[in-house]
Amino acid sequence: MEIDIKLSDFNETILPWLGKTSKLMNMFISDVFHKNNIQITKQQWIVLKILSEKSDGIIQNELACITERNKASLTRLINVMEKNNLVARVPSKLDSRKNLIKITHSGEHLFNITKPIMIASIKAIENNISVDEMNIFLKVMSKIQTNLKINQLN
Amino acid sequence: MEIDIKLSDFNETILPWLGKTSKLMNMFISDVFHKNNIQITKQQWIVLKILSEKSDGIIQNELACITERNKASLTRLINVMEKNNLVARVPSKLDSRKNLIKITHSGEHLFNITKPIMIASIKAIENNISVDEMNIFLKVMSKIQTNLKINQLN
DNA sequence: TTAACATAGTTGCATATGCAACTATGTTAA
DNA sequence: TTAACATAGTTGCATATGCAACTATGTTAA
Repeated sequence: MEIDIKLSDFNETILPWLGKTSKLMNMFISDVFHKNNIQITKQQWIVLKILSEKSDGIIQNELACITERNKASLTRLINVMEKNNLVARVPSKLDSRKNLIKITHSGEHLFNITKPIMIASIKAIENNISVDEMNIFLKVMSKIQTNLKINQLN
Repeated sequence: MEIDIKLSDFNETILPWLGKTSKLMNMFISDVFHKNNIQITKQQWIVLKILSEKSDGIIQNELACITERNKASLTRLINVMEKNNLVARVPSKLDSRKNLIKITHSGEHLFNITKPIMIASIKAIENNISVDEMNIFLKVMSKIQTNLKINQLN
């Protein structure tokens, strides 16, 4: 019985590549914002983007769901963003358990400033990658997510 | 002048896909370990794997470099692992600034237990992905890392 | 020699994150 | 009605992480 059949191939496996690349990407975005004197993280930016498209606000729990984030984690992310005056918690009138998260004017302003920076960053990240490669990349990502969710149920 | 040309396509972009998938993967691995009553994170596991292949130990800074991690971050990762008796800091005799990080017997034991679990997890994650898709996926990842590193210098 | 510089690692301060247990409020079935 | 259950959000405790400033030690050039 040989258990260690394939672990030698670990480095050519999705797991370490995905982790490393994702971390490098976060650092890259963080660096870009830092160089432009913008105090915001990639995670906050994504929330800001979602909220900028929903002027009525989004229930906190729903926002957690959309961003695939634990509700405890979202609570704290919103805490930081609220502290920095990017978003506001508005209690729902229909259900007092719920909070509507809304982007502030200050948040919208910051988001508008970041738009061209983010577009340029995405272009830089996706440089030299063909449309075909991109399509397969997204397809593989989708399959991975499916695999992760299927197995999660067991 | 239209600045917001492409931000509407953000969701079909590498950036959010990579972030989300990576997070889901970390949660998946964390869940697998949890269900097997193994107290270790994906990050710790990778360090354990690297150390298990280097019985002479690795200089702390080098380990940070290999895992593409900030040296401050590595310091704390090693703190946790040392607390849990998975690794040990051994001061270098040649250069007293340096620490050699070595896996402990307890760490080796835990690593051996996790091997089959990790192999099964990787198989689950890579299920339904063809060899061709895998090759392109790795190629794209490699290109992204190159893009990130090139732009980092500016 | 020794001052200037380089390298290794740690610490303060900060964000992001998850699990489990909790509070508060709303809903539903007997 | 009201007890049991469901849902929304927060808090305690934990890990992982980065930047900047720091200490300690080693190296190098005048």
